[in-house]
Amino acid sequence: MMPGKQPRTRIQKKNTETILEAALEVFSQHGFRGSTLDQIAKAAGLSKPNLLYYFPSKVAIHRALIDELMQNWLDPLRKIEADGEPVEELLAYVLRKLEMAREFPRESRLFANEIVQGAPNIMDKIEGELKSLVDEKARVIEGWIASGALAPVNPYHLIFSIWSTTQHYADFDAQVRAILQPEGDAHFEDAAAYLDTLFRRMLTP
Amino acid sequence: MMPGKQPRTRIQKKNTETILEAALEVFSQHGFRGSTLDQIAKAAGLSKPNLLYYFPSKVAIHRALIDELMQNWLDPLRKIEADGEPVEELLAYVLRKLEMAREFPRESRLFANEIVQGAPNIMDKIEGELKSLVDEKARVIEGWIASGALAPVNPYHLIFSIWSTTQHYADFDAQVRAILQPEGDAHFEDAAAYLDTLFRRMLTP
DNA sequence: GTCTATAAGGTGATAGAC
DNA sequence: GTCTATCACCTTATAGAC
Repeated sequence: MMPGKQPRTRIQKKNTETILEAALEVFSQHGFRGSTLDQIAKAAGLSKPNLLYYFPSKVAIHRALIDELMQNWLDPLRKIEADGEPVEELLAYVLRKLEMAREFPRESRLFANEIVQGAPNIMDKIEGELKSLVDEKARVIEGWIASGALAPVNPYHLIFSIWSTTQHYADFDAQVRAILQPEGDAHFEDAAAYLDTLFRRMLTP
Repeated sequence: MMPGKQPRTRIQKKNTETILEAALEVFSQHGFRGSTLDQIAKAAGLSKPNLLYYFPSKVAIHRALIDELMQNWLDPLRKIEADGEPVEELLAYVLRKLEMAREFPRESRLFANEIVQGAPNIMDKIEGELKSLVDEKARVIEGWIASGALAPVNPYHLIFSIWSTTQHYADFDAQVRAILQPEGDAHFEDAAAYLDTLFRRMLTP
C-alpha cells in the first residue's frame, strides 16, 4: 500500500529498481531541475501517475538515488589500509576511483551535478560522513609521511587531485571523447598508465 | 531598436552587461534548465519583459554568455610558448589555470554545467577550436619530450589532469570548503604549492 | 495497481499602454 | 525603453474510475 520505503512484493521491488535506473539516466544527464517526471516515466516504461505511486514526489526519487549513491561513493576511500604499503595503497585507490569513473559514469555525473550547484541536497553528508572519513585518511597519510614511507605532501590536496583527475573521465566524458576522437573506451588504459606515473612520482619519497 | 547584437547607446551597453552579469550568476549556479527569466530579471534589477527587450530569448542570453566565455577560456593554453623552457612553461600554465579558477569560478561552473550535461550547446566549439588548439599544444609537448627537456608523458592526459585539478577548486568549491572548513580562500595558496610539486615531479626528466 | 482526467502553479514569451 | 497584463504551454501532483 505504501511502497517507496520497503517494497514488499517482487513486482514492487522490480518497478522501484526500474524507476531508479531510469531516474539515474535522466537526472545524471539533465540535473534535477532539468529533468521531468515525463522523461523518467518514459524511460521507465511507466505512466506518470504510476511513477508517483511508487515514489511520493520527484524530489523523493532524487533523494533515494542520492542516498544510494553516497553509500557506495566512499567505499574506495574506506578501503585504504593504514598498515599497507603507503605508495601502493594510494595508487590502488587511484585505480579504484578510475575504475568507478568507467563503470559508473552516470553516478559520477549525478554527484557532480549536485556539487557544482552548491550541494543543496547533500551538504549534510559532505560535512558529516565525507569530511570525517577524509580527516581520518588524512591522518593516516600524515603518519606515513612521518615514518618516511611517503614523500611530504598536503594530504587534503592530494585527495582532491585524485578525485578530480579520475572523476574527470566520467564528468567531462563528452569533452574527453571529442578531443581524443575515434577511440572508444581505449583511452581509459592510457589514463590508468598516466595517473599511475603521475602519482607514483609525487608520492615516492 | 534591436539591440542584443551591437548595443548603440551607453544605457543599452550598461544594461546588456548588467543582464549578462546576472545571467552568469544564475546560470552558473542552476544550469540552463534550472534557471528562470524571473531569477535573472530579479538579479539584474529589471522586469522580465525588459530583459526580453535586450535579448530575444532565454537561450539567446545563455548563448551570449557561452560565446563570451569560450573567447577567454582558451587564453591560458594559447599562452604556452614552444620556445620557452618546457617545465616552466607548463607549470606557469597550471598556475594560470588555478588563478582563473579563483578569479572566475562562475565561468568555470558555467562551463562545467555545460560539459557534464553532454555539451549540447558547445560541442561544435569543442570539436573545432578547442581540439585544434589542444592538438597543436600536444605536438609542442611531444617535441619537448623528443628533445629530452621533458619527461615522457602522454600530452593529452597531461592536459586533462591540469584542467581537472585546477578547475576542481572552482567547480567543486562547495565540497572543498566543506572539507577544509574554516579557512576562507587560504587554501588556494596550498593548492598552488601542491600542484606545483605534483606537476614538477611529473615533468622533470 | 494502473489508468484517464484534471487541478494548481510556474515559465517563456508577447501585446499594448505610457 | 520600460512597464502591466496576459497568453499558451509545461510540469508536478492528485482524484477517482476500473
